[in-house]
Amino acid sequence: MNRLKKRYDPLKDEQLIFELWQKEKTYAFNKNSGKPIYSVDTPPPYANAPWHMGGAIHYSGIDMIARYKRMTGHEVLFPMCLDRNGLPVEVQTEKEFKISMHDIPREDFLDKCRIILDRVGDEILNVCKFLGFSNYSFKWDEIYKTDHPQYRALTQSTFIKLFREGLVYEDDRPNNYCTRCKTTIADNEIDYKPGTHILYDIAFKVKETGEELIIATSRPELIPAIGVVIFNPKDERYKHLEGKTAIAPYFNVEVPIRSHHYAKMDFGTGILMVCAYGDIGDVQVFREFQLEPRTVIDTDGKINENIPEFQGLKVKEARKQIADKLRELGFIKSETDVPHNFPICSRCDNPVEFLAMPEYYLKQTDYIDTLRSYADKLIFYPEFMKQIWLDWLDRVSIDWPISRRRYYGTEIPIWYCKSCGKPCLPEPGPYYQPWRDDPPFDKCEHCGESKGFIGDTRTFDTWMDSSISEIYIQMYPYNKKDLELFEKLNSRPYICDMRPQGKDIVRTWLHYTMLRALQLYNKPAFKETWISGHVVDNKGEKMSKSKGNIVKPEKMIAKYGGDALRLFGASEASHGSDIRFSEQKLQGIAKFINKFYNIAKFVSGFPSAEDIDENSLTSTDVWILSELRLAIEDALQGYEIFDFHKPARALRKFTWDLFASNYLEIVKGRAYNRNNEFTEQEQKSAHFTLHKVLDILLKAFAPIIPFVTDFIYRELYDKTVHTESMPQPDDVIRESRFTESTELILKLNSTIWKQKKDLGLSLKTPIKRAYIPPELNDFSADLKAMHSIETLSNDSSSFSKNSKKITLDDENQIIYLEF
RNA sequence: GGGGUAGUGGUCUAGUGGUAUGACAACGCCUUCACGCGGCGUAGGUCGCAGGUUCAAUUCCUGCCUACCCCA
Repeated sequence: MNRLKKRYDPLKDEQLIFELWQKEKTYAFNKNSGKPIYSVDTPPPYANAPWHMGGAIHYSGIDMIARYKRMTGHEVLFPMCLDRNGLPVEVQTEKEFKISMHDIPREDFLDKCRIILDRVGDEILNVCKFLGFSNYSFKWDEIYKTDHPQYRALTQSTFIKLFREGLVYEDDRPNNYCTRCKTTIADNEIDYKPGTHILYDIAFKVKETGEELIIATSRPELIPAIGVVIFNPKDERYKHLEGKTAIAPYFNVEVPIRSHHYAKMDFGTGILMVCAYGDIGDVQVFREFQLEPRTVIDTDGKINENIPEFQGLKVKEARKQIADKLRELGFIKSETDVPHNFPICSRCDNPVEFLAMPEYYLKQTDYIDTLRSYADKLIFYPEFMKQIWLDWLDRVSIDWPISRRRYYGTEIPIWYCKSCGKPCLPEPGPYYQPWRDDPPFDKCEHCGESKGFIGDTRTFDTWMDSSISEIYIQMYPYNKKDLELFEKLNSRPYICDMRPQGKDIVRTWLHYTMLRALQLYNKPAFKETWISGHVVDNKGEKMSKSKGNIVKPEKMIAKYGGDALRLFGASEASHGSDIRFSEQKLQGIAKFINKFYNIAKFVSGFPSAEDIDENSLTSTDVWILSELRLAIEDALQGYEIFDFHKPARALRKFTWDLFASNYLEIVKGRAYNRNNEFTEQEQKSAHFTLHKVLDILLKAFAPIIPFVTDFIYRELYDKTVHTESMPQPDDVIRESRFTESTELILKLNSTIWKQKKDLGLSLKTPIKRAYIPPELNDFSADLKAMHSIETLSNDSSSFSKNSKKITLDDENQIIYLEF
């Protein structure tokens, strides 16, 4: 056992400890250890932009789960990973290299994406190291990446399987389409931005009666795409028009007039045009009336050949010119600004259009009921987060469009026969790139011809990759295939133990993973899931680049250390609430780390006594151990539900307010025993207790502040704390006693301290004679030494008027002091 | 419009059927032999608003208001 050095330097010492972990492979995953395996499906950080505080704190919590499970006897599968597929890096690459994805060779574009992914990936991994994450490996080849050929091959294999089983189909139904990203996007990739648009009152004509019909629309450019004019069935004003024909002005398109509940009576004039396609409602009406759509917008967001006069114009410009034209001809009766929520692409903020494109769909609506039953079984931490998924399940109305017209993603493994045009799929297993490779077959599986094939150029929605992460981590630990491990884990009623993730991606990541698990293995993907809130700025607002309120974790770690940031994340709010980041608070937390180290340093100055029977400990020692037992009970309650706020608070409060501020002061006299006031046995009891408390605290704190606890543990006991077991109440003390005295002990101490202070005396000033409440008799020897009381009398009547009489909170509790 | 979460001293947070926890900030005093990244102390709140249940509500119920997030 070493005496701890004078000062702990988080910056240097944390680095040192991390290197030891790597060298000693402290967290290596060993499937043959005999312990039950606990697999954690870690969220791969997306490697297009460095982490902000949210990612760092969120992931710290996940690391605490892994560490807690490890300390409770589990072999924890806890991979580090990076998500590298998808749109954001493409957008970033276009921006950074000032190029357009569609203007340079695909291969070159992918190379440029990799430059950014590698660079940012390194930055993120660095932050992970500074935060002391306990993933089983940080080696580049051993962390998993979603663009690894092996990962993509798995995505493709699972797709081929589902395709063969008929769960995938192609359809050209209208979809959300981003004309900037040039791809179909799913409903959950749409954001809404408030703004205003102009509502034009436009004069139509009824063909049969010649009467004028005023129709309000914000999108006059869609008039040529009109399919029907509708009014609400309850609307008396228009009832007589049912079945008649409307003529659109200027373009002279004739369409039927029908009644439909989608028309709101109080919106505009109550009668409206339905076009291909203004919004999702238009899509529905077209579908219901089985109308043939005539779209006017192409995939570039420009007017197509269906309006020759305006062809090639951007939607916005066309809208303006067409409105001008109609105004000029007197068809526009009025124009008003109306507030409106614009659907925009969540990745690039461009307005979303509804275009019909042929896309592949994965069935999901057939599975909703089963997923609902999975939701019942899945344990949510915290419980209330379940509602997010249930709400989403209630709202899912269409299947999942899974093809994307993008480049940096997993390719759709399909070739089309040049003869019959039908899709041909290869055998599952290898990684396929149909846009550049020849198919691994030369005969069409449908028509038998060998006239060649055309590879699909599209990629999958990245959630297709992400939604099998729990399969990948269990099948490819260290990126090496291990089917034995997978079969073993998959023999359970769920595939993987734990999915930790943010609440914002419940309807994507969690939902899709559960869906895929159901389709592939007919069971839930997880036993439990841990959902955390957001990290927001100190005003409670979401951190975002545009607001400029992003705080970089590296900067804070460099100032206060990784432990401090972790403890901050755990201390700030209970699990599931949003966390407000505050540097001031973080600074305060960093002080606790220092305090904790100094407590350990003090304890390390005394020899560690061999085990002492509980019955021979002094009352004071039994008291502090009993209090520690309560703190551990509290802490464990939080740990068990992965709410690290509870242990962080309970342990900190015990450590600082009870152990440091009171027990250490009480015990000093006996621990040093300079005047031999105490027996050797009593002194040993003190030494034993000091070390015991420290030992328990180090272990109990280890999942939250792994650096400083391990630094101390290694110095004192010459081994790592992280392979120890989480202390249980009985490890502290078997029977809790004296805790009812805690309040009185604290009160007595502070009263005497205050008294000396009020009299302008040093705390070391001796008290000649004193009387303290008899309830404290068990602790009297320690208290006497602590407050330098020369004589402790138990006869209150022997004190004269000249002695200081103080009444404590309880009127019957009186102390007398004579200086 | 629907859903979720919350509204506690200047700021932020804990908690409970019997008027409240702690942190940070503020102020005063103290270089006390683990720590001045410390210690001791002071001041500061009728726990969002209005009702209801109860001997008693900040804690339970109802309504409302406000904020944030998600969705339409």
